[in-house]
Amino acid sequence: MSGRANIRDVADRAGVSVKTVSRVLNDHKYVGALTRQKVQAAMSDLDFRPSVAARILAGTKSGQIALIYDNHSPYYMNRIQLGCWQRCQAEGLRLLAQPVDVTDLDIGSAVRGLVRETHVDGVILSSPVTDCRAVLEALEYLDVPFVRISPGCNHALTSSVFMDDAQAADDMTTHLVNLGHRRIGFIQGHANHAASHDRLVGYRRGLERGGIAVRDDYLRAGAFDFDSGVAAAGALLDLPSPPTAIFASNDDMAAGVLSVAHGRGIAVPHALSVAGFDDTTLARMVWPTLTTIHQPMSELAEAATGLLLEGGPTQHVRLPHQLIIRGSTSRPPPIKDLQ
Amino acid sequence: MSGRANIRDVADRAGVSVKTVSRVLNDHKYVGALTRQKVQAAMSDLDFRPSVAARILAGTKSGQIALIYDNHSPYYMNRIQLGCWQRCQAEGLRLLAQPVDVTDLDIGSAVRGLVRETHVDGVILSSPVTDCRAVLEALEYLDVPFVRISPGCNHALTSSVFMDDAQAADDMTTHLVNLGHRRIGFIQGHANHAASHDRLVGYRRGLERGGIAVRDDYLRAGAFDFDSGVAAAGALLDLPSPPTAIFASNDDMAAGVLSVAHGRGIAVPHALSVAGFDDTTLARMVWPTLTTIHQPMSELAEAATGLLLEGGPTQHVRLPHQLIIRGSTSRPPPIKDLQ
DNA sequence: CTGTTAGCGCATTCAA
DNA sequence: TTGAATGCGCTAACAG
Repeated sequence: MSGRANIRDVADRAGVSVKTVSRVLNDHKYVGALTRQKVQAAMSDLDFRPSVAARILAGTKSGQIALIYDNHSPYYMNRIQLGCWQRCQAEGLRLLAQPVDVTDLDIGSAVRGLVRETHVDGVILSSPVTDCRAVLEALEYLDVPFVRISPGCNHALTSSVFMDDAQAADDMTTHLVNLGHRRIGFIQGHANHAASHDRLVGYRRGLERGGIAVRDDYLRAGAFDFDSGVAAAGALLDLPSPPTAIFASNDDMAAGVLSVAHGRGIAVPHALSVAGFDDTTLARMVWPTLTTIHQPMSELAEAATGLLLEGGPTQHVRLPHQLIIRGSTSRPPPIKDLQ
Repeated sequence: MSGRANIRDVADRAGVSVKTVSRVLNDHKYVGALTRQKVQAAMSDLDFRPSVAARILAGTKSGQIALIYDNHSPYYMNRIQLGCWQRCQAEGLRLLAQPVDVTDLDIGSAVRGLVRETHVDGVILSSPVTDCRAVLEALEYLDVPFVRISPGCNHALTSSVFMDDAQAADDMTTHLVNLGHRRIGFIQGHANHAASHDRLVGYRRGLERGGIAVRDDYLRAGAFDFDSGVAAAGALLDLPSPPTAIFASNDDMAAGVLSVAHGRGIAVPHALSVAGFDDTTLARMVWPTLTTIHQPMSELAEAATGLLLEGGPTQHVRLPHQLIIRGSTSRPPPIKDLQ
């Protein structure tokens, strides 16, 4: 029969007014200790659950925040969602994870609809939605606070959390150079993602520091997915003078590279070094020796949620990356490959 | 300035009553064609977005459904969420994807809270939440319609969608037997999941039909994750008489097996056949020749959502599986391994 | 086919 | 420290 006790029922049972129950619910001060106890007892007796809908309608905050994303990597989104959820859980908030299509011309309208319909208190954007002009405009127009995870550029008005993609790619490239490689191929990420650009920048920088010229034929476009890694690896290895190392802009594509190498009977890491980026669990699965970059995805998401909730001044928080070297440290440099 | 037009504003602008606007909003019949057009024009002029909160409070349906899950496979949940979202999108519903912890003793309370607070119209449960008694009791107590994806047992009161796990495992085992294998190891899934049991049943059945006795030392416990696949593979391959084929209950564990095989210099599939289950993209990534079972995950999710929405009589829908054989068909049977 | 009225469950003015 | 009244934006009876 029960299953629908409302605030008035609680008030009656506790012998107080509705307003007092509301105060207890919202953790207000100025509530007598005894009164609070009575109310809490009544709430648990009745298994009272405050209706979010009613709270939204009557109040100013909904206790809901949205995570808007359009990322096709299951690993990545899994970690991002996890980080946001953990923080929301801790704060008693509801997270609305909402996928969108950044190529949709109506995405601005979609986001306006989402925010207005659900009354979310804030929004978290993950790459590449972070750099979708229509979305940013919609959120600013609606005056909703939002935080961006790994955005493409700084934004004076809103906070963001990110890692230093360029530096990480630089580190990896330098690592490969230090192993003795002189012919290092690079597979770019999806053009939609700002990180793709930054990682390329880091690759170039690493080569330059190593005194190695950037060769255009060693640069291949990819899309952060396995198949594009396969295609790019095929093209690179078909070159008259193929690279001795391939640095893919994420682990999915690195997996594609490894797959091609295996198919052609090329021993990794002895005949070909393969490096990835992101340290998804995929890295370990595909090849125990895959060297990769640890991107702290759930930590980024958690930090972003935290920034959104504290609602302080605009902050840009950088979290550290880490080079994960598995096995290939002991690899002898490919002397024979020196040009 | 705008960004907050309500139903009354629309009514005023269209020169009709709020009720009429409400009718248009809810796609009611008995609205004059002209009137409807005027209202729609007013709505789009004002960029009107009906507040879900208000609709929930006033009406009987919320237009929201919840997907409750506790599955640690990013691939799997990605597909399940995708399927549910697609169907919801098509129907104009909001999906609340909510992770839970099935080992939490208070999970019943958590689910009651979720349903009561959000007023969801229905719930989709994915394995292993499908078999969590506390959750089922909570939903029945609240009288919320729900549909289960891959439940452990039939339930007279609620609909479900599933595949025939036992038959699929049987097919795979038979396939291995037909390849000539007589020593086939099996790695079970997580004990929480009903599918783990069914797949083991299928394995036994396949062996029996092939006239092969089940050996306890060829059965290893796993947890559907990469690491447990590694551990189980290690144990199996350390046996005095190791299996010539290993059938892992899902692709993540199969990836672990492949990783171990590679680490030990065991050629797959020539010296060891490895079979997986689920056909996550991981299968192709790890090893192009991994034979696996295609579980139609997003289709299951979509079908489940559909069943929930049509709200008809209890139905139990089985979707077909498919044996995905990659490369190992041409593998010569391991004659030398016959006992 | 259309309009009027009365709440849904809660937070939020104001008073006491 | 507490309580009474008002309304958030919408739908659901009931009229017309």
